[in-house]
Amino acid sequence: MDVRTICLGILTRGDATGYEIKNLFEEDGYQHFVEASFGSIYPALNRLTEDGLVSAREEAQEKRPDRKVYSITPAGRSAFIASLLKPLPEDRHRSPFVFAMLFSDLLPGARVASMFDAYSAQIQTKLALLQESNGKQKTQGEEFANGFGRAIYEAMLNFLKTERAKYETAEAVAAE
Amino acid sequence: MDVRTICLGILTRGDATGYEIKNLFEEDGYQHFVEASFGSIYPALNRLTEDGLVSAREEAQEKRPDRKVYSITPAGRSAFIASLLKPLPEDRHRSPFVFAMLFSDLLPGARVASMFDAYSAQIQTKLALLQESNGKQKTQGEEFANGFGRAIYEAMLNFLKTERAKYETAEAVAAE
DNA sequence: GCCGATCTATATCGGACCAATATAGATACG
DNA sequence: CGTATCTATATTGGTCCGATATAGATCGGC
Repeated sequence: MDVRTICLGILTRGDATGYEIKNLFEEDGYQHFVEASFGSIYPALNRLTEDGLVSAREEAQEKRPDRKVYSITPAGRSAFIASLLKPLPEDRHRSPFVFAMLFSDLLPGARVASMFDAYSAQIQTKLALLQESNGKQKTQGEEFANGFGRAIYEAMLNFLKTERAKYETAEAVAAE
Repeated sequence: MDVRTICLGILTRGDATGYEIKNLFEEDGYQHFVEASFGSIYPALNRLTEDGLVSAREEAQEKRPDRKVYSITPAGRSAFIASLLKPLPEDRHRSPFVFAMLFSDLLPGARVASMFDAYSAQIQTKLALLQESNGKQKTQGEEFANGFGRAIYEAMLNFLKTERAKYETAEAVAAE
């Protein structure tokens, strides 16, 4: 899913600025499976405007930077739906942590333990975010995404918990 | 995890060509959490060679294209371990499918159903691959990665199964 | 009351990475 | 006998991210 398509999708739910689009990923997290950076959102919105798939109106604000509020056009809506009818790219789940674990035999036990605990805490945090926002979903799709995310994070945590005993504790190592 | 680090890691397990490194991702799947393309592997190996972190020897082959076999140097091994001691980047799980599901209300029911089933089949295939290779792992790290992957895919499939009934079946739609 | 941090808001640039393509002989399959 | 797949390296166009620049406003703490 390229950033242009992602922007179109968000704009089907209402007008927004580039800044607001980015924040949707961080606040709502858009359920953790979609992301884009400023460095790709702003150029994407420019190209969408050129192509007539969105329209922009500038709002000069007092005491705040000017805003460019984008709206999706009928052509944009069609293009968006058309892109969802094409075969979808596969998921890509990149995990530097799993990569590092593949080489745990080369690392000090203390490092493995701390890496493990940090990762578990991170997943726990992400799960908590989804649980917190659970129930606030507006569409069936958002409910699905929230539930899917929770199912995955819970499974990850469960597995991590059962594996944890195989590695020395960070405290035990510190005590040596 | 940048591609250079990934290449270094693979080379700690033995010498390999760029071609072989790429195939590790596809055959072993490197447990589905690590990937890189030719377009980034070859330049990465060149830069690693320049930096003295790997060495290359060319093997002219009869009846086959020449091979450049790379070996990690002591400096490369140190650099690799050092990079695993630094804080790890977070996982990134991008799912065009979940993104599409967020907009299921804009799509024909038949499309949602077929998309859903195609995705389930895809995850099922990936799970089967991990189950097939389960037991063939050489290191503790590989066993961890395999188990982690299976736990995640199983949770995904379970969730998909419980949600499936909410969407019309592809067959029912086709029959209309 | 003031200082630093965070927020609103857009934008660009370098670098990293991917997908597609080019090349080319070998082997395998039907 | 032709086509597809395999071994093997490499480049290119384009996409995307992370860092950085800019700049006034607001907010919290001391």
